Amino acid sequence: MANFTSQDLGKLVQEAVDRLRERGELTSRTTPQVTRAKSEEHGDFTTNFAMVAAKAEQRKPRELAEALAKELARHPDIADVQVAGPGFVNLRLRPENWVRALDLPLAQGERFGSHAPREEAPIVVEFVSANPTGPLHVGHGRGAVVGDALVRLLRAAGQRVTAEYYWNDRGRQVRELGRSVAVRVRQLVDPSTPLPTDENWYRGDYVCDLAREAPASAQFAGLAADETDEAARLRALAALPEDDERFTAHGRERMQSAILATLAKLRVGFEYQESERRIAESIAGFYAELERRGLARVRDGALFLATEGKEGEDKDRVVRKSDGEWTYFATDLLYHADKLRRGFGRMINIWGADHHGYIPRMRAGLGVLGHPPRTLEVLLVQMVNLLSDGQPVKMSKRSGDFVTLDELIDEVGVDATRYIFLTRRHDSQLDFDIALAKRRTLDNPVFYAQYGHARLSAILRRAEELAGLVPEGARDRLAAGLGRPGAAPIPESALALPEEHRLARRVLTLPDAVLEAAEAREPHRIVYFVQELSQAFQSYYTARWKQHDDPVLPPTRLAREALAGWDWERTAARLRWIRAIRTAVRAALGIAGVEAPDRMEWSEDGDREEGG
RNA sequence: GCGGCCGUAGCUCAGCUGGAUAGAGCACCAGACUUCGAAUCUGGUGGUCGCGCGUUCGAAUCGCGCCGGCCGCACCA
Repeated sequence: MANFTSQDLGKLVQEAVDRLRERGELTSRTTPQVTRAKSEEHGDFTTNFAMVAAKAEQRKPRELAEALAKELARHPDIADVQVAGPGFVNLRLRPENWVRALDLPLAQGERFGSHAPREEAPIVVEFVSANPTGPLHVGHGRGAVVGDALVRLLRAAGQRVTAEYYWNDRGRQVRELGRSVAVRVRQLVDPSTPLPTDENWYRGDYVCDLAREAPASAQFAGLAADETDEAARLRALAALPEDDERFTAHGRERMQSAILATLAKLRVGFEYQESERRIAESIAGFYAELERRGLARVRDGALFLATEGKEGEDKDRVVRKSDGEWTYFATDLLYHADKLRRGFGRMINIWGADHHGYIPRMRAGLGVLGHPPRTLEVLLVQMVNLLSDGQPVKMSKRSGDFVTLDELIDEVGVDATRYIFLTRRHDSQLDFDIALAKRRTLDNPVFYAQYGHARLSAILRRAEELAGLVPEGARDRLAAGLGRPGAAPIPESALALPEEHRLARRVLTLPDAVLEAAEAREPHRIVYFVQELSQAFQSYYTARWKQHDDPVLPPTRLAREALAGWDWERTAARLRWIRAIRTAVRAALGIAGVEAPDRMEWSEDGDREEGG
């Protein structure tokens, strides 16, 4: 039981229960659940075993609790067992256990919190999957970050995961993009070219950029008689029909690479990209087979999939329209069937909340194919409200320009963008205050977390500097605290304060937190872990120095002779503990995909020297 | 109308696979520094967990009903 996770304690309690059973003091088969105590008074861990088992045992909960407590009290790592309330058994470990267990994060480094690979079928997480018809906007950004952080989190929990992007690179929307590019090309040749009067075309500025780039595109190679005459090439393009497929191909390919570039900047990548066009190649045979098996039927010239009555669906769904074109649903369902064919045991999709009505249809479709509908999980990501100092930022869609994800990242930075997107559960609306995210003050959570890490690093840096200035014995202790090989070990008792034990215990909750967050598919919990750990440390640190005049390291103002009376053993223990805290912060930020800087840059206006 | 999500402190939200006195940040009020990173920290004010009924030893958490808000109900994607 080296790591003192809830699982470790669960085993310990299970063993105690087994012993009671062998002795005939218990007869039922209830498995004890062990959780971390919410309140300090309740110790470190608690189990409700007695209350849960009381019915089967036909005994009073308190009586069972007493018996279990007596058995648990024999364990050498357990300092105290209390029976409380209606029958809780509260366990408290010896504080030295927490101190010793810090060896785990210190040995694992940034892998701390991660678990060994599990023998389970891999999971596919599909996210973003925005149409390649325009730049990503802020809402896509949230889906991207939540999806990417979930992938990292599931991997930390020991799952095999593939991140996928599905390109809707076929159908009306991309054709509209091609047509819009064609219109803009004509306009370049003749500014009086009328703009379309319908609502379907894409009027954003980026389409004008696509038009300007079009003549140089490989799509149109060989079109003009004289390839070196740019104006001639442009005229040749303008003479093409609006629906020329090359406009579509050009726009689509440019947008795909632009989207991937934006995501790469956000540290979001994919192992696999699927294309709707590729899926569509095998679609006729796929649905012909379903038709043969009576799972799809032609009615009024369209082909319907027999989804009625499954997953709450009240009607059959069209997969091939009466004009012969396959619907989006038809290809999407085939894509999901293909995911299962490729061996995934579970599919997680991240969708915008406005797509929730599509979930039953998709699941019903899987059901028709004979797959368990619930292998598909959908995380609905709610909308993002962009604010600046609390005031709404206008996101006009009518004119076609809106705040793009690129602009947001350039404005506040990758770390702030990722972090803020992870400060809320995916299914609640999120206010993103751009001004706040840029601010270098404590009310900015990103800054707070990164500052906390920089501060931990600064202490360790200072300890290294100090090692060159102190006598031999002190140097060995500093070396031990910094984890240098060869230094004499640090006794556990050297880290003695209750708040130090409390923080050590908190550090060691990360493996549990990772498992629970992964299970719940809630990456935001990792950000909360960072926030709480940082806060606990900052509180400790200021109080030690300001209120107790008990700093971790001797202040620079101390004279050289005062260093002789310094308690270097205690300093060594604290340095080791600080390294463990820093490791946990780094590891957690790593799961969030946020950088853990070793130092913060000074801002122009917040400089310490100027401020006094 | 049918279905989904949401309703927790003045504001923004955690907590929701039932657990022992409901938490955080911001805001507001009152404090702590001649700095190992004060770019920090401490304390206080503040809540009928939308309302009602039920299940349970125990409900913010589960179920049902109502109220209020958002969203979806395509041979669009």
